[in-house]
Amino acid sequence: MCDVTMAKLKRMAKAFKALSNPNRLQIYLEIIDQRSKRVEGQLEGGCGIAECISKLNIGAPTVSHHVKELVNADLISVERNGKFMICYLNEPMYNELKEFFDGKSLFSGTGLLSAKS
Amino acid sequence: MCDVTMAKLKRMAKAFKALSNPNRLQIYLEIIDQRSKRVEGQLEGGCGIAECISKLNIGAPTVSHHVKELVNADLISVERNGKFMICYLNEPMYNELKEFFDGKSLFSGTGLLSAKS
DNA sequence: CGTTCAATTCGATAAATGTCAAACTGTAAA
DNA sequence: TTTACAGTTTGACATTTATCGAATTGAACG
Repeated sequence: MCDVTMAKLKRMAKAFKALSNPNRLQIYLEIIDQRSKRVEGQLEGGCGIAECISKLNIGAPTVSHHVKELVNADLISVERNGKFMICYLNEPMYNELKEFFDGKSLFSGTGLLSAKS
Repeated sequence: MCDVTMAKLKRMAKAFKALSNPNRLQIYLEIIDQRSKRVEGQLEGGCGIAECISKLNIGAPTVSHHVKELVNADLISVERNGKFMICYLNEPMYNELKEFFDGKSLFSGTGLLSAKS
């Protein structure tokens, strides 16, 4: 038992790890920022990776690696559009993170915080 | 300029890093959980480190190290009470994290997401 | 005082991380 | 088809991390 919740804990830890590097966090924020512009109807959607490269003081291979980590943590998704790669926010995961800090922990009363075997 | 915001970004990244290890995340959740019990008046307050040691499958030195990391990231504070160490949730930092995922990013429109020099 | 229990400090070590330069792939456009 | 641009892959390297066992400190209690 308590498999589901342990899975969730690991998923959360993985997401936090992906956000634990300042450059990666900035990329994630950029993607969130672009999304809100899309919501306002000013943009067709998504955020180009090239943009991220030009806004951070790190090389293209590093940005590529960071983006992959964000995808791997289910925080974003990426899609090719012609010559460009477009990043999209993964809204369910964003909501999961939001809920995590919203009120009581999702883990209490699940056995996850009880004594070990 | 944008020093304040860059500092905040780094502070956030540091907090996420502290929460990026499953065992450390579990310790943090335990502390949050104990706090709510205190709020209900059933406990004098705080969470003993011994408890964390007995609930995780890692040794005392490792738990000690993890607790130090949480303190270093300003997520919790620790106080000696006789033979025991008691952990307390750092509420301001908890709120900062909550606000981070609450609605629009605190970073948009600050210059942090603009083109680099 | 000596013992016991809680927790920390001190190496050590294997694994993961962030970054880069160089070479490569894929798409568009001349 | 050649060129140019966007992004990835590969391989390398220095740094950080998670964990442990052994030794240590600190408080309480007989």
